[in-house]
Amino acid sequence: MTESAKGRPTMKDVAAEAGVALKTVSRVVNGEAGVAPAMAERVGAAIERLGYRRNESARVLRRGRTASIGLVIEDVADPFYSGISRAVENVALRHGSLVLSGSSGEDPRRERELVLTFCARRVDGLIIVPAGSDHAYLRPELDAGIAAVFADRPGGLDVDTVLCDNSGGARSGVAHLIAHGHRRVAFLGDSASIYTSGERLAGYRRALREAGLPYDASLVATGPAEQAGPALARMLTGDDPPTAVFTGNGRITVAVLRAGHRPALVGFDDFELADLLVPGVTVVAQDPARLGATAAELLFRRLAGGRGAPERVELPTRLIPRGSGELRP
Amino acid sequence: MTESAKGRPTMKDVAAEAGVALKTVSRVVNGEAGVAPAMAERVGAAIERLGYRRNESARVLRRGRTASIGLVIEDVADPFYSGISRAVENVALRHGSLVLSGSSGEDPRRERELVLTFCARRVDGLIIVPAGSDHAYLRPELDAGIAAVFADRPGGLDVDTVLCDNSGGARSGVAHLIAHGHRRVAFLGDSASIYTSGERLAGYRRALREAGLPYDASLVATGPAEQAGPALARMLTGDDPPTAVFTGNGRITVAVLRAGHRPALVGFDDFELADLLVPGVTVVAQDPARLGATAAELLFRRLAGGRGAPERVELPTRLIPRGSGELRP
DNA sequence: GCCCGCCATGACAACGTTGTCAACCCGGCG
DNA sequence: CGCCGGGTTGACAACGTTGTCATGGCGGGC
Repeated sequence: MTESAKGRPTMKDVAAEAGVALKTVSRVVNGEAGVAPAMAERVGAAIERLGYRRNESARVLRRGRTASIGLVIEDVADPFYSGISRAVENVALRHGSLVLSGSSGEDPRRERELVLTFCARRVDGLIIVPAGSDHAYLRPELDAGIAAVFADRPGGLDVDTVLCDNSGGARSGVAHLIAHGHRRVAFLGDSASIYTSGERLAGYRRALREAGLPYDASLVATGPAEQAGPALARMLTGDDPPTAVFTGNGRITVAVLRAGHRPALVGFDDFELADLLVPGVTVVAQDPARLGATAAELLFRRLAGGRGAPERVELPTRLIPRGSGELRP
Repeated sequence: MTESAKGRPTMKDVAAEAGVALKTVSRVVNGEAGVAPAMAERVGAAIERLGYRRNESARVLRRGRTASIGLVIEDVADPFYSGISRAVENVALRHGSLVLSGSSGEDPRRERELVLTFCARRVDGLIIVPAGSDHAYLRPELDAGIAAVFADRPGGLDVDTVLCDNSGGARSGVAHLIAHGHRRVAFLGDSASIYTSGERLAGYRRALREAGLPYDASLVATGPAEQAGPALARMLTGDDPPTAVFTGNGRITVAVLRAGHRPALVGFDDFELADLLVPGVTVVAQDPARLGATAAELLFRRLAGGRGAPERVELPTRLIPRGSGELRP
């Protein structure tokens, strides 16, 4: 038995065990044609006996492709991103690929680190929810032949990108409130520096404009979710307070609800149990699963050799009335 | 320029570019001591110019350790598991390790496939939420020196294991209902073949026994979450219906709520917005983050060479009264 | 002034796999 | 009976990195 005491058996060990050449074992392991059935069986038995598993690192080194992709999101524990994650995983599974994933926590440095780590592991492609705006560091990787897709936000590079119709969605949500008689609608959103947040604010303004309502900066607050409750409280105690609120993402919607305010409300992002609250929370829903699946499909199309100009896909949103958005002033 | 047209530059290319030996580049890349500062700078510049990144596959092949661990959970999109996932990722980050993760979807075959894929990629260790009960296939991997930790459920092998106090938690939840005057408490749980589910049912029975109440099989229903609503409806329309319900996991709790029933209720698993429903939902909370972190810590302790007998950690649960569990019959 | 020893650098093999190409065996055909 | 060809099997190099060991140069001590 050539097999060393510790460590895993290698093809060499299997070859010795079966009394054949290394290359024959390789052929069997890879199911290549042109191996006599008897031989295949003999080798298979040896593999079984030794508990041999192919060393993927060596294989990758030799072949160049890793059959894995990298996924960088903001936070696995956020349902929006875990929905994306799950969809990507499913598509990857169908393509025989593994997913390396990591959470950037909205920190550009950490994102960069993750991406470079993934590249060092020679993933075939990347799906990135961009945290910063500067992705110049990706250039060399792209030039080296790594495919990349941006999801949820554009990354400032000319690669395939999948977005939601943030501005249109926000516009329809705000228009919904206006249609129900509100003329003072507040906007509580994430930091304006985040792309999606900026787009949603733009949609809000557009809805006001289209309804001939003035834009009042005192009705707009952006920042982390924890600040949304207090911000709204201040607005409500001011003079000429808002009668309705549009919230720019799921965390902020929940923060507002938790703060105990119950104004007319439409929120961006659907969330579980939105229908069970009283009143039900009207939302502009995105489809994270579709977002993830689309991004992954685009990526695998590139990996399969798809040339052509980078695509930019914009997914629709859907307004789901549940009660809170239909309250009158 | 030795660097080939396509493909990434290698250490050899960097060496040529800098006019030094391969090994010197290796030393610089790895920050090894004993390189003259001037030399380090020269090599660093060449690395920068070529956009060199170390090929991790080759490194792994040579060194044997991959600085990555595998995580097999049931479903990334389930908040309980994504909480675990996030915690594992954090701990791994601190240890300079990457996390490969995959969802088994409660399918033992898929779990096995994932684990073996991870092993082929030579992860240093595994954290597994076991789907099936037969993990004999892991034996050879363990013997080959891969560390493994079971999380959330025991896996039938003698390795480190982190569990929640399922039985104790269920017992306290049911006791809470009984203390509020209920004598007919239903149990709606997941398939009894799942470990956690069985334990929780045991806790339920124990609470009844301790209160001197009879066990009535017609008040117990197990199966997929979709069947929980109808099952409860049948119980409620029967004669001598339950006045309170204990639900065996978060999905079932939500299913019951969504079905429109509002009996006195305590649910296993906390969930977002449980406090905002009316009445608030009283739950027996687990701590997925702590579960994941503990499992990861145990794993890294082994990877650092920890010997000793396998540990079995049981994490406490916490009863959080919010209203639904305090309703009187 | 010379030798010893240390420090910086380099040459080389090895990790486990796969692609290339050569060798071999056997049967069938001329 | 010999040769040819197809179908199997095997030998060998190469993938990019790191560990081991050798080499060379330089400073300090005697």
